[in-house]
This record gives sequence, C-alpha cells and structure tokens, in this order.
Amino acid sequence: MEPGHIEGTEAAPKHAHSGQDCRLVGTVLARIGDKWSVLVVMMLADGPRRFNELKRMIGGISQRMLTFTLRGLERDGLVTRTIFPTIPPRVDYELTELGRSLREPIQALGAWAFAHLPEIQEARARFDRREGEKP
Amino acid sequence: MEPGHIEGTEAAPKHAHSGQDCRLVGTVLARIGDKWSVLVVMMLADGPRRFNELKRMIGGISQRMLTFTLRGLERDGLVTRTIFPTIPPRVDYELTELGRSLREPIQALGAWAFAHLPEIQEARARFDRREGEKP
DNA sequence: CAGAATCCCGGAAGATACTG
DNA sequence: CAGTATCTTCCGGGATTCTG
Repeated sequence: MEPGHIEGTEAAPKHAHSGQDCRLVGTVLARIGDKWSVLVVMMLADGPRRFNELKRMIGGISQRMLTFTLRGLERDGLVTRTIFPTIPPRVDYELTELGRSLREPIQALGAWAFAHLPEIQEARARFDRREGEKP
Repeated sequence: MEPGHIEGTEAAPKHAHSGQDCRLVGTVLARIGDKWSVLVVMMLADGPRRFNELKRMIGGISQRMLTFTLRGLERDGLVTRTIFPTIPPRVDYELTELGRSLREPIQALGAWAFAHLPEIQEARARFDRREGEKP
C-alpha cells in the first residue's frame, strides 16, 4: 500500500458505538495524526495553495510524500484539487468545508503542543539525563 | 533509534515563534499523532493501569510497542511509572497533570473523528470508486 | 508479571530521473 | 509546474526467547 492511503472502508459497523468503531475512528485519527497531513492542513488554513507553494512552505517534505499526502486528504474529502489547464499547468489545493471544520480541533492541539513545549522539552532533557548516567 | 523515542531536544529556538518552532512542535505532534500513544492516553484517562491491563485493553499491541510507547510518554512527562516491589512485580502507569491536560484536545479530536466518520467513509468510497473505473 | 534482548521482515519514505 | 515511475534505503514493529 502506498503511504498516505489509509484503510477503513471495508466492514462498516452495524451497531452504534460498537467495538469496531474504534478501529474505524482509528483510521481517521491515523490520517489526522499523520505529521504531514497536519502540516498541510495548517498550511491550507488561510486559503488555497499551489503544489510547489506548499512544498516550499513545509520545507523538508519530498514531492513524493506531498503528493501522497494530498491524495489522502483528497480521498478523505478534506481537500479539493482544482486543475487549471494553463501552460505551465497550475493546481490549487483548498480545504473543503469538512477540512475547515477540522482546523479548530487541530489548532487546539497545535496550541496545546506549543503551550507545553517548554515543559515537554524539560521533561525530555531530564529523562535523557537520568538515562545517560546509568551505565 | 527505538520506536517511541522522538527527537527534539537539540537546538532550542531562540526567537519566539521562529520557523524552527514548527519542527519542535512537530516532534510533539508526532507523539500525539502516534496511534499507540493516543490509545494509551485514552486508556489511562480513568485512572492508573497496570502493564498487562493496558495490553489487554488495547488488544493488538505487542509488549514491545507498549513498552516503547510508555517509555516515550514517560519521557515527555505525560505519564508516571510507579514500581511496587512485590512478588510478582507490579507497575502502575498514570497520567501526570500534563498528561491529563492533553485529554481535552485529544478527546475533541476523537469527537470530531467520530462525528464525521460517515462523511469520511462516504468520501473514501466515492474516491475509490472513481479511482477504480479509470483503467 | 513486567520487562530486556535479539532476530527479522515489509512497508514508509528519500533521491533521482522522466513526462505532459 | 505538477506530477509519475523506479530504485534503494531504513526503521517501525512483530515474534520469540530470556531474566528478576
């Protein structure tokens, strides 16, 4: 399977809130949790962007991964892909309504991460120090 | 590097909100985004749990991954590890205050995923159908 | 019971080159 | 510019075995 493609279409749950839902929700969280997907969604928060524009903004993503990530987001209905048949070709990516509804919880998470960054860094440093003085 | 261990301690950012912050926040989001970490945090939401208890609750995680996941969470200061020197040995894992503060944004995300599950499944099915009828 | 250590494989992802 | 195709590398993570 290619990166960015997440399973979860087969075996729909029959009962509301069955144990199986967990796995399905898991496939959704897998996409949300994906490092690149999150970054792309954040980059698209302010409006449509072009392929290479996104690539530059993110910096550190390969064209391959960006392609797969965008495909995945498109597949999940979070992003639309608009092709302008010009020369040179131009493709715009934009959040759908669903994608926009995701901004809020994602930014809450981002805010949390940003707010507690110092704490976490400190905890990591402390842990690694204790770790290092053992042997 | 072992699974569960996430870099991000080296090269602290000098200016608030510099471009480098993105990468650091990324390391935090990487932990949050981690499938197993999220599940473990959710399992610990209601109070402390033992190792095998967590293993059973999650079901499908290997002892190896559970170990690494818990180590990572401990390293980030999200979870405490308490050893009872009894026979047989017993170890409790519990969310720290920081870990508990994470429950809210995480559950918001979970709620979003659950709420939009049908939409997403539909989008996936539609996408895969169009995909399949091309060749 | 709660891990640590070792082995091993498949898939995720980078680099590069080609195309419409 | 916006991809696709291919090759290769690497490491996430499962299965198993061994301790305290």
